[in-house]
Amino acid sequence: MYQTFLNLEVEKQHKIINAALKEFSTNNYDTASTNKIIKDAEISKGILYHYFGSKKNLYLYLYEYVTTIFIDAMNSRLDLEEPDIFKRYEQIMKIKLELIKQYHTFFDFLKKTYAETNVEVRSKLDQYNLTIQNSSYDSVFAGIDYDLFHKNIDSKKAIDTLRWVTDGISNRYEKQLKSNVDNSEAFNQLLEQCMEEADDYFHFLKQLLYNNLKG
Amino acid sequence: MYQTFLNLEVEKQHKIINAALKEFSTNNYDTASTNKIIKDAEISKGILYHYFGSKKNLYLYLYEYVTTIFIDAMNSRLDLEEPDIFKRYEQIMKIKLELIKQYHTFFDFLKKTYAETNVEVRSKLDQYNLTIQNSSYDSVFAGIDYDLFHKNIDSKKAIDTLRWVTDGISNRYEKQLKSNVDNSEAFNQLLEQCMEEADDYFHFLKQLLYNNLKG
DNA sequence: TTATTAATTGACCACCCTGGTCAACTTATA
DNA sequence: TATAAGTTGACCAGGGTGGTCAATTAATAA
Repeated sequence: MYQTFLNLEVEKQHKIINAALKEFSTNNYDTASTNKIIKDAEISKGILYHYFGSKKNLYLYLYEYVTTIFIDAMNSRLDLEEPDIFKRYEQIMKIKLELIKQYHTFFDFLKKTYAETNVEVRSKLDQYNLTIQNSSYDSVFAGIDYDLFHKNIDSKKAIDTLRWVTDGISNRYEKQLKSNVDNSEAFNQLLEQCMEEADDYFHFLKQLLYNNLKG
Repeated sequence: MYQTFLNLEVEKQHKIINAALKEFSTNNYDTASTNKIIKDAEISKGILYHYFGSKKNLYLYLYEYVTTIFIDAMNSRLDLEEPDIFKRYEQIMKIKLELIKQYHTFFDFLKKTYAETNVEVRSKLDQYNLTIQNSSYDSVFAGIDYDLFHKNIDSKKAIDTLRWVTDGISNRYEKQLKSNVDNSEAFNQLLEQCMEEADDYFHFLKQLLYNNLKG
């Protein structure tokens, strides 16, 4: 299945995948247009259906593809020996942002799939999610030592706060990063700037949550 | 202009406004369907165009309406004498969540307008934003005493953190709240629960940022 | 070279939905 | 009763839909 597509050179595969991710990120399943996808990917209508058979298959292929890429990136690049949750979040953040470099609308697409309501694809998404549930999100935080927080700190609140701050900083840079996906130098510079800012905020929070010191 | 519409009893106005907000919240301007709006609002096609003249006018009317409601709610209900940023955020949060009770997709619609790219409406939105710029967001934080933070605290980072935490808690409850808009009792109970949780988190942060104490 | 297979194109299909109109009808007002 | 205002929904031309398929091109094998 999809063998003809997989025989393509990877650059062409990426071009098609990115075009489809983009269309499905800005529209829900029903209103997303295969015509726009083929136009953006610069391929013919016929060949898209030769590769994927139907719009539904394309959509589900994309979901499995993106999910796999995400899990693999985390599995291969996270250092689970690192017990410091700040350093772990730094790693997660960097991996995520670098995925945007390759797949501009990676997380927009994922976000859209969560909210997708079309019954046909919804059931398939749910079905697929069951098969990956165990191996994904939780394991990203395996091996974290929550006792590093100061004894008087409510660690649940601390973790939530850290997550929200991380998301806040990511969102602050995401728009800029996306508009520079085609300029590798500018992108990397922005990414570095983002990581530095995260480092500043993490230092700020660390002082409060680990050491019981300020400033 | 829109006089016929404004002569309607407010319940009917709200029904039409909510139907339109919903459609424009889940679709961009071009793909949003006036047919779905009239179906949801239970009015005829002709009368919608009699009220608003065109889809574009309806959209822009909605934007001005929502913006005005938001600014008015803040102006009338915020206590600008309150210098504590935590208490101010508590007020803001409550006002926002109660707006959802009346207008389910209030902030989803606003969020969509930020990202709207249709050139015709985009320029009109930008044009209108210029006229309200001064009177809106900044004034929500007028009179806050930033010296309440402990002297070693970077107040910019503290403010950002507080905003992200507030948003995080709101988002945690938003989905539930929306699914209970028709059950006033359940909605109010959820809202209270949300405010209590916010209070917990604010207490947690306050200990860290104001007193230099933990727990 | 030729024969066979695989990859690729894009015009074409029947169908559905679009924003907007307007003659006809109902309701309110004078 | 006469006039005006409010409201309906069938209808329009235009455009976009997912998907097909005969025809063409490119790659492979003999």
